[in-house]
Amino acid sequence: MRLASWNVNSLKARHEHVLAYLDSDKCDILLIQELKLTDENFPTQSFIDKGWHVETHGQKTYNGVAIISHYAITEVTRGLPLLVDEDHEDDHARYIEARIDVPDFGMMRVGCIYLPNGNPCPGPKFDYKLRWFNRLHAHAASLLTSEEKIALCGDYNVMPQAVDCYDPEGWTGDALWHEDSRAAFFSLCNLGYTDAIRAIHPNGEQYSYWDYQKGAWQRNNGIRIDHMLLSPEAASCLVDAGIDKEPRGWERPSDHTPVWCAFR
DNA sequence: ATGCCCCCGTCCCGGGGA
Repeated sequence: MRLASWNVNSLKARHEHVLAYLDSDKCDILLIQELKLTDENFPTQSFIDKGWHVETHGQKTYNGVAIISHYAITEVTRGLPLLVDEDHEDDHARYIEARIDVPDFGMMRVGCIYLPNGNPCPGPKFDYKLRWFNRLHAHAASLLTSEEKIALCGDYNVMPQAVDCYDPEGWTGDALWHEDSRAAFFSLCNLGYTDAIRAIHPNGEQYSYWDYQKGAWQRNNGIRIDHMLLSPEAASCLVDAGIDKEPRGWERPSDHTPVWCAFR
């Protein structure tokens, strides 16, 4: 069973790319982020026509996340639970979660994450990022008590380690490399979640994003900010993981490329 | 110090991204 995650940077702009990726038979479940369209405008039928199930949590212009699966998607929830001291809903569409029962594998609960960027830092947007991280932390901790196979995947907008960035010093002061962002990511891992890419590739670069500017792709000036965090029950089934760089080289690509992991 | 590049909206600029 293969699971992939991809920030597509507008599904309208990348619809054909996503269909092509699914056609290439590289995954059974694909989690996509930054759709930038509403549920009404999501091209659901184009995926159903090819035999996929789809659940979306969209928003006009910004954000938006979705789950695309070969197998039926059930127990769908949209948005993260609020913390006890919060009294109003997060109006950003940044999280969708569901249960998927995979034949000959069992059930997996998947969370599709588009974590806030947080720049400029410091500032209200960075505060929002850390608050969002807190919500995710509380929910991730709660999920672990189920002892299910869980995968929390998506664009975390954090480079965890220096090896995850072509020029860490150049990112000084940026919300993606801020010590509070990195601490929040490691705090999630310390709950008992495994960073799938890093588990399979303990050393070396595994970039998932290259800026459109300054020839970043051609120079391989990338960063690793798309992550797949696995509960112990999921991690024990993990057999492989990687970055699929091919779609970043397509015409009019997303600035992110798919990350994937395989289970058995 | 800022923009480079890309996407969106009702749109020829500004906001947001990373």
